[in-house]
Amino acid sequence: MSQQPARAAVIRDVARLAGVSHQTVSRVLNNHPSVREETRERVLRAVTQLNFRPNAMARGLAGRRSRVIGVVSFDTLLYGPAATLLGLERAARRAGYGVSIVALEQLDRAGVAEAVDRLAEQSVAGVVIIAPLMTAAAAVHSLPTGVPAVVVESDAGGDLPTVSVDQVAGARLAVEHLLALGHRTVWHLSGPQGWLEARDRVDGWRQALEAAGRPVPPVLPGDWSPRSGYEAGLRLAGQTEVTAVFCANDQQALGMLRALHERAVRVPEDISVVGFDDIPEAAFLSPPLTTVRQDFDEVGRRCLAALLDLFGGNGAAAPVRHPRVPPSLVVRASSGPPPPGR
Amino acid sequence: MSQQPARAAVIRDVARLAGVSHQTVSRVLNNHPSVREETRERVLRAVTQLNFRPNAMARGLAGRRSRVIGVVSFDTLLYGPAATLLGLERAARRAGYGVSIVALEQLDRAGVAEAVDRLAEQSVAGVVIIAPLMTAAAAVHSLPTGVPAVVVESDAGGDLPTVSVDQVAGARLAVEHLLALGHRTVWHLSGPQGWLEARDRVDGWRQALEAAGRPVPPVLPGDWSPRSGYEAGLRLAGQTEVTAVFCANDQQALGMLRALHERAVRVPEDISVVGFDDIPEAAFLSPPLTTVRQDFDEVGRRCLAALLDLFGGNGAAAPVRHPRVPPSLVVRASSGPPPPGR
DNA sequence: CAGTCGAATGTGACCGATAACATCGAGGCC
DNA sequence: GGCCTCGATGTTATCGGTCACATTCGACTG
Repeated sequence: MSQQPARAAVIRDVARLAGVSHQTVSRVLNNHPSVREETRERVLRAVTQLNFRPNAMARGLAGRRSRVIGVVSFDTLLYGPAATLLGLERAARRAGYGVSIVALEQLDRAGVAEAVDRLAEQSVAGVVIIAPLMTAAAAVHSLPTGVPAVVVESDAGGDLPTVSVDQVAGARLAVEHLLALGHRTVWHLSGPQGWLEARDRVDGWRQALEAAGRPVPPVLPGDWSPRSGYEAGLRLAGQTEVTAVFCANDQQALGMLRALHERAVRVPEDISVVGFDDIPEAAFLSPPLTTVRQDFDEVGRRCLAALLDLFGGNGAAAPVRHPRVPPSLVVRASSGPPPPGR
Repeated sequence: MSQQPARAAVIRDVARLAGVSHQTVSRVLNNHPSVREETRERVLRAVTQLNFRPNAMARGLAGRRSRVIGVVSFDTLLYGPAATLLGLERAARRAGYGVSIVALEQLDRAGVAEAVDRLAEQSVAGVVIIAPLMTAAAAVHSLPTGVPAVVVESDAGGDLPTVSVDQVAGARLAVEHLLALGHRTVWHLSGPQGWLEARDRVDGWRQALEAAGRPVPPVLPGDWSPRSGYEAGLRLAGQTEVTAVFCANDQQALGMLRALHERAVRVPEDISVVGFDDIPEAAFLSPPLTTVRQDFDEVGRRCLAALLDLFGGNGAAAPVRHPRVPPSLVVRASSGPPPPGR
């Protein structure tokens, strides 16, 4: 047995051992067609024997492309962004790509631009921007570098490919479900100003009500936090005309459930509550929460597909607006028919 | 005005514009001391003018080191891992490092080894392994590559530097707080088998009770989920001798609070509940949750520091066991003195 | 049977940076 | 003044791959 080599094996070591040129080894590594089967096997054997790993930097330098994509994300402690990141990583891994992340401290134009810059410096092949605030969407317009980019949850008229869940449709699903149960109208606890998802969910809610010719109650302002749901819940508990509430996310719905319970308002007998996201906890709340599920894995997959598309030549050719991912309603125990009297 | 260059500027373009050799540009970029002040400024001006960004791959290839660290993580949808990742990214960014992630689908020996391999292929400078299960801790022993590595939350006797929060101390804080309030003993709803944190919190809980000479009730088994907290809560609500419960994480505590509320057990008047983690929701539960806060940012910072230490030469020299990060108790409304009768 | 084609393989340049060594003056010392 | 040192800069090799082109050789064509 020879001693463990001090340095990792390189392509020329493999070539020597297999008795071929380094270029032939390169061909085998890249699945080039014109290599004899026997030669390919000999090379692969040498690769295994030396435990050879191609050096990504040399590869990227020579080929002017890397196998890493960059992700710019904001507030990865929230369920949505975290789940999207996870889905993206999974898809990228399957496609043989690595994932490099930059978390934004704050979502302004300079922040996004700087984050993309930082990733460009790492020579990523492309970037995905998960930055669902309007200010960030604006920043995306003026991306400095020539890096292929895909944006999640932003339809702010950018010229970049966009992947997003159809928030409007999701909100309509929730409202239509409640109307179908017999509720006269549905109240809405919204997400914070400035978030695209929040705006779209308000739109969908309003559209569904107007389409059914129902009165549109004033929007209750929330900020994604359970506390804002709790506070809104305390207020609603006093209003006897309220029979159904659509919360812009599950955490707010969680706070609302607690508030209603505290005030002895029964869910769903007195008031129905519907959330948005289907966080892991949703099924275990009391009562289990009816909510709108977003397929974040699918979002991740589509981001990667869009990016690979971009790599495949048509740089500025077709700024395809990809179809939005359809959300789905998950009916659990927190929604039901309105109380008989109302 | 000249046209925007088709390709990004490289170091020789800068050299030409500044009227120096490319090596001098390199010296300026790397803050080499022996460059005349005037020359340095001229180069920097050219860098700005051409919007030059050094190519990370060329840099890494030539210097045999990259400015990217890899992170292997598991279940980034849980608060702890997500927060640690975020803290690490922040620290890395400040130190001029990028962060590349690989999420594990399942935590076995092969998975961890493969993830590290994948990162090694990306030529990362080092890796941080956030894999707080015992099986993963075992895998860490047999890391294939010669990559500098740091492990989070694992003390399984590996020869790798380890960063972790002192879970035992955290659990003791919680229990001692409850005992100081006058409780005779404290029950414990644990995390899932196989998790190092879960084991350590059980240990700390038991130690605190034994140190005070109190009876040690049987451990209630949980799995981090709110449901397991809910179910345990329903069971405890029937047992009048229980006055205080220490839950191994906040989600379980959340489920328990709900169960107790349903059964008309008042918190903290009848039963005190303490959690672990201090998730963002903890302060907004009803009642606001007393819990043990972990400083995940600090964990991230220390991981990076340990890694930079490793880069700084002493590869296998000193497998320093870094001091554990101290947790802190956050007292809120969910804990109080036991009911008078007991 | 010479000429052509294409599959299989080899040779050398090149990607864009850093490392190692060379060079060239200016100043200090004996 | 010659020699040495050291600061400032330039020249060339090098990292580990891929790309473009050259070469070889057997098969097919007219």
